[in-house]
Amino acid sequence: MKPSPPSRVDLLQGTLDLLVLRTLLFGPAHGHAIAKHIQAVSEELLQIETGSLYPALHRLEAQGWIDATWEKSEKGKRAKYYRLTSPGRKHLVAERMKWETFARAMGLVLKPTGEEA
Amino acid sequence: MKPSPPSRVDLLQGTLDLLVLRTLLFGPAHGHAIAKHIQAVSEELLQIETGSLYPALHRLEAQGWIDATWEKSEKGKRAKYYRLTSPGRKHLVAERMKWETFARAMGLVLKPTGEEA
DNA sequence: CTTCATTCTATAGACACTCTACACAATGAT
DNA sequence: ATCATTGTGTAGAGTGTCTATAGAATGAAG
Repeated sequence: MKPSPPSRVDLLQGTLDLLVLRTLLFGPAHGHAIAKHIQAVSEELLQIETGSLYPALHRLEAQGWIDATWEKSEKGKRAKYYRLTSPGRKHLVAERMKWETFARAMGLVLKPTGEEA
Repeated sequence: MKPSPPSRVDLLQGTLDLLVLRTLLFGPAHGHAIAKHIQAVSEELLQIETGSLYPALHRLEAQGWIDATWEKSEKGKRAKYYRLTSPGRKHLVAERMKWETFARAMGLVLKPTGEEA
């Protein structure tokens, strides 16, 4: 029998910003919702810890990729809604491209060639 | 005209071990050769700095995934040849699977769905 | 009305890894 | 001798995720 696939995998450093920005492309959202969306869409493979999430959001805001306003969530709690800025969209495109390139490079190295010892 | 593709991309933290182990699947090699092989196979996209390479090799050796012997390189210089150990092979399989899983998860989140704002 | 679970934001500190920059040794060529 | 090349190595900075902890605000239960 095959080993069961991992139910969770750690984030690689530098990928969280991309995930958050990509999620905000669907529209404004608060931190909690962003984390849950990423977890759901990734089939529970990615789980964003709050200790990573909020620093990341503050980072992105400080750099101007996103901005925030306090509002009320659907559940009636106060929540900070984040939305992509125009520079943020450009940054997302660039980050996405960097990811694709890196993933392709990894694929090139990992690819079996039949020459292995 | 399209923007030219990046000629180099930084390593994501945690991926170097996998690249090194994968390279050693071709057979024993010294540090310098490992770095050059990765760079070549990745079409120059990945460039391994010596300040990353040697700590990584020492790490892998300390954990028993690889072992080393001093020999002479083809160019006649002294060089430390590394080779995969048996546990190292198992570790490579596991690390590779973790990478595939992570890359798949990233793909799921990044994938365009047509619902974006 | 007071307890409790839930939702949501936040920070501190530990930890791990890659990077830049620098240093050094040994060989072969000129 | 001098020099470029090959090859190994370390120090320190920087970055970003993790665990652990805290607390505010709301609605529900008793």
